[in-house]
Amino acid sequence: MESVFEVIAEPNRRAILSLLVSSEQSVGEIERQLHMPQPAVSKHLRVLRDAGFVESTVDAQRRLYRLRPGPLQEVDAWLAPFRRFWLAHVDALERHLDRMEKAKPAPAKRKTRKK
Amino acid sequence: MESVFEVIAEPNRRAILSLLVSSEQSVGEIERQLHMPQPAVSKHLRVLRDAGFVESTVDAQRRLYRLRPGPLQEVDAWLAPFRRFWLAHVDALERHLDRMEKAKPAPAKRKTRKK
DNA sequence: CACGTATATTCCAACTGGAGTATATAAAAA
DNA sequence: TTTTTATATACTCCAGTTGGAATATACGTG
Repeated sequence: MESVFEVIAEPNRRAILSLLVSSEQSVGEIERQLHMPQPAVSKHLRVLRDAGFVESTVDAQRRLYRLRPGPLQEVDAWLAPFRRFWLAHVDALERHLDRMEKAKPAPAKRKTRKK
Repeated sequence: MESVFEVIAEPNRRAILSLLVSSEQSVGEIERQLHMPQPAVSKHLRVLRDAGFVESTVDAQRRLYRLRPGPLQEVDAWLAPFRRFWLAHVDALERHLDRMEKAKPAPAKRKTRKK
């Protein structure tokens, strides 16, 4: 699987991660909430664990899976440079809109929304 | 290709995006900087454009590609809930280390590193 | 021990995406 | 117009991934 990006490319795995963000869950709980066959859940969890996205502890027959921060932080880190980029874009857009505002003398304040 | 996550799952595409973060580039420039065959570059750019990651303008024989903010913001948005999660983790870690510090009375300040 | 429950693993078929090579298109240059 | 430069597309091949079904493993309970 190799990279964290490939791991989160799979929709079911993203769903599982989103489930785990609130609290740890057993395989069975995930299975029911996502309406997906148990072997599928186990297989995706395997991938997620190998990549360090989750860890598990044993609770008798069941295993509880919970999130681990590392890999997602990696994604976040990769995103950082782009974040700077699109902030610049938002700025530019705002400056633009500001100029629009100044041109027309304040057309009755309103949440920007065309029709 | 469908989802933004699948698009950025490909390493070469991530490389291209990273290149474009500084400024727009022509296909040839990308080709040279990444040492990858031209058809490959074109194909990946096609995928990136279809998914809205980049846009292009024509400059005689060459096409200049530049970044568009949308899709990456989408990734960022998906990441948001997890960000809250791992911030909690960092906090917990810090509180833990703080307690360690209090326990032992200041062992000669030092960059935490064993050995 | 036998049985039920919870989870993991294996095997297989189908599909998909990427690499490589060749070729098409279009614009500039000679 | 012919040639060269820049980019896009088409085609084939191969590897890896996913889903499904069956099966294996492990634990708990009677």
